[in-house]
Amino acid sequence: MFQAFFKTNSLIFAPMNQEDHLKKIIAHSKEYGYIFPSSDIYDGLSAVYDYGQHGAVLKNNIKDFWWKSMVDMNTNIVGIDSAIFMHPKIWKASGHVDQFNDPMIDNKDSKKRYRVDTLIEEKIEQYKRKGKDEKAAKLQESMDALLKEDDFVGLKELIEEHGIVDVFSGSKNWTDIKQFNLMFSTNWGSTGTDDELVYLRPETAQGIFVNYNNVMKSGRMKIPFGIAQIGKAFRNEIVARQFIFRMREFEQMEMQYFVRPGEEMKWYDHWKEKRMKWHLALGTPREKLKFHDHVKLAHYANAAVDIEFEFPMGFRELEGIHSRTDFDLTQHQEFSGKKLQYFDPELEKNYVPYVVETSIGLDRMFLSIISQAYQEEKLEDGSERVVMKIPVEIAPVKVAVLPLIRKDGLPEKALEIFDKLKYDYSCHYEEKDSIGKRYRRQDAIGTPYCITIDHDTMEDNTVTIRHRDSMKQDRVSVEALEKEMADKLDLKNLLTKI
RNA sequence: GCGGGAAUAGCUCAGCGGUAGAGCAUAACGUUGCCAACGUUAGGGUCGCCGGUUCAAUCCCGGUUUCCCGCUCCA
Repeated sequence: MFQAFFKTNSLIFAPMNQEDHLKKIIAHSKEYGYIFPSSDIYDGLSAVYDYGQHGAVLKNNIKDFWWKSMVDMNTNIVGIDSAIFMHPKIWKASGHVDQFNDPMIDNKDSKKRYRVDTLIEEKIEQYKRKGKDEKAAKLQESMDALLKEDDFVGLKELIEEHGIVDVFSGSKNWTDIKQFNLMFSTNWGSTGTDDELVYLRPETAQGIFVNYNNVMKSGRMKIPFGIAQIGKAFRNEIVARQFIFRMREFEQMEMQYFVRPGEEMKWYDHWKEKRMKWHLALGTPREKLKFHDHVKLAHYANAAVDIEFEFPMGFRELEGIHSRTDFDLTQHQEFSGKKLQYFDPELEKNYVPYVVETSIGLDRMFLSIISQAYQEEKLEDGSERVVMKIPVEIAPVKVAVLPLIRKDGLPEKALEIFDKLKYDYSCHYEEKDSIGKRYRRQDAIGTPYCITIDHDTMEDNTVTIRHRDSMKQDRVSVEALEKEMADKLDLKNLLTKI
């Protein structure tokens, strides 16, 4: 009877350039409660964002999908939740303290950035070449003293005094010396003295490594086995931009897989494939994803690959799969003085396991989902709609229950249905405004199904299910509704694809 | 960090040296009842912040903060 009202929509995508695309996603995210700038009423805080009422749920749903696929789907992987604060020695052992703490200086004309110590050392070499050994020794001595004191003003004076020039621009136009610290630090204890500094973790992985013994023993783990973790990490980025792509406070989903030395490449390939399947299960087209092998490897790795996703600003790293060797456990063994080994009954010997890591940025995953989901459609009748085609199983609002009109007992009937569904799904109930307006509002949020209660419902106890993506409608009985929703919204639909 | 651009209502934006506007959104009432209906009404802005010029600054000038773009950096 109501077929006449429905036009088949022809889903033509309005062309969008990339810059506009990201801007629109940012605006839409704010307008519909996905992501807000942090501290908004105080003009925001650079590179920090808050997740709103729908964003928080979507984020939780992504976490849930990851956790289930990594932990629950594997008999030999467990999950932990380690603290953000960790013993300062951990960051010495991992290499984070020493490798990313050098004072830097920029030349204003060439725009080149230098490590202060290497810049001065070049001058020392220059003096030596010219036979001015005494001058060279004196400069070395001054530099060492100032570096030890972290005296940046003194170091800059030293650079000026010796007339050090930039090799590119020949200019002596230097900025002040700055120290770029990767890690945020905070004061431990209430007195706030310097010797009580602790760091906010720059990666969650170390929380797994330092718990290796605890988990292995308490869980009676047999190699190969994995430890997974989802948690916040903090990095002082030099340039932190592009919305939630690079934030100072962000969340990682990591799994460290402990393997027999020599078998790491087998597992590296295994996880490479598994993780790609995970992304494909969410419906991301294969051409929007690509593997990118690292040519230059980090100090701890013997193989590394990124899964890159085509974000609105181009292909960028979304997830990394790294073969980390035994570097981390060996380092912690040395620094802690505790054995971090495994007795392999087959080989009848002890060894430090090798590690294959999968590490995905949760916020980047979130951005990948909403940037794919956001679509502007031109419909056949000439009107437009904005719809968030989020994979239905992880959509923040699953079902909207809508009485066609606000009288004749329809709202009461609709609330009855809402009360049936609310235990299993996040549901919305709405009775304000015309039905069309309510459908469009749900489209903008990304609600996959709208259940509409009309006058026929009162007669024969059937309702319509309106589909977000196609805008088509089905009619089902209220009795069949719960099963219908369960079939469509079950996370199992995704998990079985991996 | 450097260079460029921007900042006005919840969102998108217009405007002007003389006490602030539109569309959408929000709320109320009426009408309607399956794809962003209509009418009436209401709420919402010290025009990012600080200073200067001026009789008068949202507008001009300087600084500052935040955001965007490019460069630089990036485990």
